[in-house]
Amino acid sequence: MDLELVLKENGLRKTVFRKLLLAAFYESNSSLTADEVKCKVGESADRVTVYRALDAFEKKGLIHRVPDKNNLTRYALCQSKCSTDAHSHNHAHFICNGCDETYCIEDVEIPVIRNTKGFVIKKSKLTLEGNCPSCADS
Amino acid sequence: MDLELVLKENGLRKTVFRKLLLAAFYESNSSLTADEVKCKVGESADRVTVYRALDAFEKKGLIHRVPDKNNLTRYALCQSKCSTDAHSHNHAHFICNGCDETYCIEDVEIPVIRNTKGFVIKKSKLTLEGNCPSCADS
DNA sequence: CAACAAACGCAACAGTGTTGCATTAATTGT
DNA sequence: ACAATTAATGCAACACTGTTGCGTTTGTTG
Repeated sequence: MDLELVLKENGLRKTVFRKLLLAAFYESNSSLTADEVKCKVGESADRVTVYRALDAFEKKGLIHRVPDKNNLTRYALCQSKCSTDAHSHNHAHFICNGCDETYCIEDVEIPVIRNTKGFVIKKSKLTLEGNCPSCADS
Repeated sequence: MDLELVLKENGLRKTVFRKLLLAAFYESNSSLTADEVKCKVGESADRVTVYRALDAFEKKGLIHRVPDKNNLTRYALCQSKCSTDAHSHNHAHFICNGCDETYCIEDVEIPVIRNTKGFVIKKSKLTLEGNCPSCADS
């Protein structure tokens, strides 16, 4: 995966930080918060830089928001290329009670609920909870 | 519904604020954030008092946390009595894109996902999104 | 290499939620 | 009815996440 090409294709400049940021997402098998990003790849980078880079990546369809156990803003890499500002994900998410990580789960079918008592349903989100493979169940 | 009795049964003192707080939840058909509580029933009450009362109500099994569109901590009344510190809800939640409210949806079946690729699933949460009956779809 | 604009760093701020501690007020027992 | 006990409150201060403004740096384009 040519990270610099990915940045270029998305109209993003290849700065040192953004290359590291993108690499971090490609290396991660789960997801990252702004703080985790800062610890992992940008201890020197300003917090604001991290937030703005995450915003930019999200807008370009490179990463998407995933639910977080502690109500933080958490991002994961988009598997299929999402169009600018129009993410089209339809996978479940798994929150681990051990490590608090959030994983994207592709192989679980999300039920399609159409309507209930006057509520017009546009989207259905399925969030699973338990222990991830790394956090063996006690 | 005798609110004072509910408080007493749960080992909570019947203060002016907590009676109003409980009443607010019984009157609401959706859910409340700490700020909404403050605006609705306790403009005079201190923010901390609101937070602590919500914590106390949750611990006693009177209210439960529901997902919120803006990652706020949002609570809704428990329909069936939940035991202290052991909420056992199994209903879906609906987030309205119009009013940002969260509603508990009792008549939607939540799929039971057992296992996928080494993830041990303890709980499944289904969150629906769209427009509530009050916010007519445009 | 100059011009332009994106990306950055810093400071300051806003909102949500928490903790410590002294004070007030509701309950319990006599 | 009253004193003792303890939950509940109010205030101050703090921690954390995220945002905004603005001047500076740096990558890209011609």
